[in-house]
Amino acid sequence: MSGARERRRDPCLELERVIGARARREASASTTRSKLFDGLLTHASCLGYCLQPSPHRCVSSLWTQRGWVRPWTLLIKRMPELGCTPNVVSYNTLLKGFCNEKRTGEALELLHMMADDQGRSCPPDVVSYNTVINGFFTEGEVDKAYNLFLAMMDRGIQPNVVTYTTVIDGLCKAQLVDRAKVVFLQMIDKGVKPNNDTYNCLIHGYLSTGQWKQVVRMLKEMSACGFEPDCFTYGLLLDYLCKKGKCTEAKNIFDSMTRKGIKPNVAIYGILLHGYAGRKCSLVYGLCTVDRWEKAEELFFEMLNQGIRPNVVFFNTIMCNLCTKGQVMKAQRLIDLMERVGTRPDVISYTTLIGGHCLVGRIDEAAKSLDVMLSVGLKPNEWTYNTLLHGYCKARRIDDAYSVFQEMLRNGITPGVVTYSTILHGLFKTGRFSEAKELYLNMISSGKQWNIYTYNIILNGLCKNNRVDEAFKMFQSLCSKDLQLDIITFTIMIGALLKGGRREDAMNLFGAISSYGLVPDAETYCLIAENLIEEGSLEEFDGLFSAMEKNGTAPNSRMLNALVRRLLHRGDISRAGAYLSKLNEKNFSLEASTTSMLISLFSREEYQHHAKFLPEKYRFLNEAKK
DNA sequence: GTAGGGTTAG
Repeated sequence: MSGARERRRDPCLELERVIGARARREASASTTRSKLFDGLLTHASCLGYCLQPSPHRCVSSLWTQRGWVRPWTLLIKRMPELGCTPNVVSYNTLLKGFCNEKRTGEALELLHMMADDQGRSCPPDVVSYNTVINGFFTEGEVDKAYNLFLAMMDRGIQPNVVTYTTVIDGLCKAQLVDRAKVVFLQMIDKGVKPNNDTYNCLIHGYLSTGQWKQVVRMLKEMSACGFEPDCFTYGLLLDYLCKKGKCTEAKNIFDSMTRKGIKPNVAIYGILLHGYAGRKCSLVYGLCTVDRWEKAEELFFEMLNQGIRPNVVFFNTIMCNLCTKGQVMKAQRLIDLMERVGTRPDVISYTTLIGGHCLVGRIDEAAKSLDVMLSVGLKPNEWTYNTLLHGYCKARRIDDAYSVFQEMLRNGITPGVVTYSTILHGLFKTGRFSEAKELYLNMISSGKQWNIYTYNIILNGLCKNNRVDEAFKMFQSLCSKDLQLDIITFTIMIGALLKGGRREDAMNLFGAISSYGLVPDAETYCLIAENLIEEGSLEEFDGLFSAMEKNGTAPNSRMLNALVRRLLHRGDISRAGAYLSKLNEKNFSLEASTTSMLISLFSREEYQHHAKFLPEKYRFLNEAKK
């Protein structure tokens, strides 16, 4: 074999050639020396850095084709031949690369290899563990992450503030805030001082589980320990309040922030503007307004006056506002505007646009946007495909959804929990039960951690296909798992039990909700209320309804309409009138089916004299009879 | 490790 050919085949040299080319490109494209260029100067981290964005693409394409099963093992082995001995930084960079690529299994293997320390003398350090722990949390593998945290201490490596903050953040994001608090206490116990970020993570956890009182406690504790809320903290609080529609409180927080001299940054402006995708409220300079485009513009110019440049996230926030309101054409124009002002739309901009098209049912337009995205050189990610896939599932075009799935695989994107859950839901919804069952059995036996969405989809799918017993068994097994059930889980089960005539079981379950730390919502109450009406327990129904309102759960329009229909169906016109009044008070409108029921009812002679029970506003329905 | 933007359930 000739020397030249041999050299071309040498993966290390080839890799070096690729790195060199990239480094030169980067260096000339940027006035500051890029990280990559720095990497080239320090040979040891050079290989590692290049691998970081994509060990899979970079190494696998070069190496796995040649039938080498463990390219990274070889890379590490051959680094000395390139004149650099891998150190803990090389390993850590590789670990980070694997985690970025969602290849946490391999990251763990590598970590174990380091830990085994077969004469290479490179034991993992605290950064190695932090990296992989974070990788597992990001993947939703809470148990694996936590076990690694324990394993680390077993090996005598002391967790630092980053470790603790990572674990606290991971647990909070998995809604396991109580466990996070325990870790927080352990941390203090061990003498590791928390920092602002630690507090922010915990506050985020309490906010996302709606525990406002705990948030207030944390804030007090924080300042008692000499930490003051920073821009991040205020961002969290404002975001929470805006999402809850609590504009007055948000305004107070915003004011106290500026009073303290903390200058709002572009993120704060984004939060204020976004205010729950414009659905609930947006706060503009302490003014609580309905989400109006003009107000958004005002905010935009004000921000510019402050010398704050909008970034792509900010624009995407506006995109999201437009898309959720169905103004997809405006969103499309915003993409053009972004290009003109020099803020390049990113994957999220296009994903949002695709979602907007799907929302208004223009699924083919959505698919076209994906093509445009590809043509401008953006690489769709899992979210992008999931969005399109969901669009197809919603349109009951499962086979098209499958082809999106195939395209995903072809483009090297690993489908995750959301992808599988979406397809599963689509299969159940279109009545392809046996396919759905095959899929979820495979999913469960794969050993991956699925989330509450997945299980709710399975439970609901089973129930809707007359397998309530099977669903109930699964539900019971979930109760003993370390998976936080939510109110939707209970509502699915209660609904199925009621429908199957198992009233007592349903009521027991309803009573058990609070012992799981959950609160029934309008949907849950609606199921129980409808059942009470059906059973003729009308006083009990009234009692339940007022108990609901006392508990702070406001009835929604769908619920009130359903209840009115139920009452009309039962012939309790006076009660129906009373609940129609509530509907009226709240400015909800009658659903078409409610209206037609009222009309057909009053068109019957024997109900004429009942018209007096109708609220004034609806009397005309009585006149609508022929 | 670090707030704001895009995906899944009744």
